[in-house]
Amino acid sequence: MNSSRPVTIKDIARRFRCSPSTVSRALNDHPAINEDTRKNIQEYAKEVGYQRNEVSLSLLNKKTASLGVVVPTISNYYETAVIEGLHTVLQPMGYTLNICVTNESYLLEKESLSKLLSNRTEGIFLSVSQETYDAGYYEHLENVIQRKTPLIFIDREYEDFETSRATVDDYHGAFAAVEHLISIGYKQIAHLKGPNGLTVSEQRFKGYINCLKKYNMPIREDLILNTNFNVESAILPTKRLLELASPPDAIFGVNDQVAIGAMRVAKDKGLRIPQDIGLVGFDNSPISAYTFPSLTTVHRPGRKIGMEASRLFLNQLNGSGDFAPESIVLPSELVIRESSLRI
Amino acid sequence: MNSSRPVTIKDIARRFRCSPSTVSRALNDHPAINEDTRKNIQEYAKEVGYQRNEVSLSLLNKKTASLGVVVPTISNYYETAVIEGLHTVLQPMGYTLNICVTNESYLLEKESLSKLLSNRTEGIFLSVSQETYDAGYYEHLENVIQRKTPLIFIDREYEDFETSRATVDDYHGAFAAVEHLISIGYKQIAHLKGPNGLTVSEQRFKGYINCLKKYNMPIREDLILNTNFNVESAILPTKRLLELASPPDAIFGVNDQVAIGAMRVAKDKGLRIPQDIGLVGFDNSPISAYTFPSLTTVHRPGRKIGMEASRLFLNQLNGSGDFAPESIVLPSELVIRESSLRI
DNA sequence: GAAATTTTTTCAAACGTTTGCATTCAATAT
DNA sequence: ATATTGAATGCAAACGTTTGAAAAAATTTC
Repeated sequence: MNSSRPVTIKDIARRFRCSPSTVSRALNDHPAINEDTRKNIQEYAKEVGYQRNEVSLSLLNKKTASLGVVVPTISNYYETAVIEGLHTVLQPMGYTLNICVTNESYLLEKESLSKLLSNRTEGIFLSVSQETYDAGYYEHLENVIQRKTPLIFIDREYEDFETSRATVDDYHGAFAAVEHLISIGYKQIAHLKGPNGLTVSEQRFKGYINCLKKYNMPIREDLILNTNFNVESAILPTKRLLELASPPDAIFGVNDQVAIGAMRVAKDKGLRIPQDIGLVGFDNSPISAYTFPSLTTVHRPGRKIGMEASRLFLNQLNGSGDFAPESIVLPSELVIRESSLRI
Repeated sequence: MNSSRPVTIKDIARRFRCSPSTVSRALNDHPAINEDTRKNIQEYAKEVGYQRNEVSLSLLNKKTASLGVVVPTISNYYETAVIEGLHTVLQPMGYTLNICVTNESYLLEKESLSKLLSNRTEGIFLSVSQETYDAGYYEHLENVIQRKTPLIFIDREYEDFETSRATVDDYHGAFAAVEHLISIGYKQIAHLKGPNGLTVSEQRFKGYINCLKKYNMPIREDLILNTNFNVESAILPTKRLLELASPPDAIFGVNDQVAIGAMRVAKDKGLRIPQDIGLVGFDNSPISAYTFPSLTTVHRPGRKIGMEASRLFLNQLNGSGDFAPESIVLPSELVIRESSLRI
């Protein structure tokens, strides 16, 4: 018994000894269908659990109502916030989100994009992987462009493409964070930087550097160490910082995770925060408000980025032929909490 | 210029004055194709960026290689870990994951499932929404079962269905957590419970209660308060606990977020952890190892759950007609850290 | 050089649905 | 009785691909 085979329009047509067209029209409330016919067919369809095969419709209409979201990871708060933002706007419009995680791998990114194109995804939201960024490859993207599939960059971007992009103003966020530390009176401000090469890392780094310069503060190479965005990766660098002959009196972490790692190490050393050492993170993740002391950070509007990116996509979709890519840069906002409020 | 229309097999056929079948076979390295023809066609296809239309293939083969993942939220560590686990196993097999977020809403869950079925998804991983759970509706699930689309429950489950399910042993995890607190010498153990009705909440609650019973400790209703899984929701209940005439000397939080919220409130009150009050969470989220003090918690293997769920799906798919649903219960594991180690 | 064989290509159907146009049939108008 | 209308339904093509079977072309054999 093949009760598992989904019932089709043809099955219903056979049952009513009519043509598939009639069934189709009846189900879609077409006016030129006899009222009785319509009712009977609709009732029967419901009874047997008929469900339109969207695959065939996709083929016919060349519309799949599915969108690709290609991200390096989904295990950070920010990324999930972005996805939620996309969801909020696009799910109600009937779009389905195909989430592809690249794990920072170029190959996976390439395969994911190729798959999405094959599946005739109608748009792609992309935050390029670190490997892609490092290698500077972009061939796999040419492909997307050539297809005229709307491509929206999120946060991590290529300068070379004529595409829309939604990013957070990392530079000014970082600048504000460091400026705040300076205004409080911290003199030796270290930076736990993100991986080299990524826009996010570099912009925040630039904000840090330029702010120091603006206030004529010395830039000490030994106070700049790399981390990998997660808590663990902050432990060793922080230890090294605190063991310096002339240790920093404040640390600006590339994100909250890193700052929380630093907080932990500082506390283990018996340092008081913010008296002995000031701390600032980036992201304004939910936990940052509840660490002890609470963490000064820079709010990064992930949900909004997702919603804005959706808007950019919709603009491009509905735009007339001569489409002009838009760049949205959302401001980031300093959130001052206890970890930097030395009185 | 319609350079945006994807190149089809027919286009290539026209170019080579041959039939679509020939092109198809050439592209698929069919043996019965002339070597030169094959090479020419493959070269040309590459040149013009031909990409197989998987939609048409889906229709033809009734295989979509796409799977649905329906979850209440993606903004917790655990959920994303599960998705990562699914990804790890299923992406390399060529499956695409359609992630649907229900926001704990029955209606969204119903619509998501219906959409997935319409799109002929080959399997569905479901963690039911709280509303669905509360209402006890299951009609939307009947539909999935009837279609014989493999349905795998994750964590939150219905007892009434003949489906596979992958869950964590919340009961014994909670039991072990409370037993640990007792063994340290804590006498008045409070519980910040999750929302009523959810398996996860109730199982942990049951573990808490039964452990207290086993050790003949009084069960105080005033030490059991509800939270909503997130940090904020723990603040007020914890305050209330600590203002009791006879306050608890330990708190078992339904998850790490809640425990971290409690930690914050306790510290604000000037309580020392673990000397004045012991704390235990649940999840073993990355941050829990780096709070100060670090948080004793129960490891919940999200990634593994995702991978096991994938296995259950594949079993059902490849299984012969008479499929027997499997239930996997992964053990949770107590991770003892500083927040409960009163000496 | 014709027959037999092998290689290569084409035909046609199929997947499920929609839709413009043609057709049927009954009812109304002349 | 016939032409005219209108309502209801059917036909056929289309979307892009694969595949068994048939046909055509090229090669080998005698």
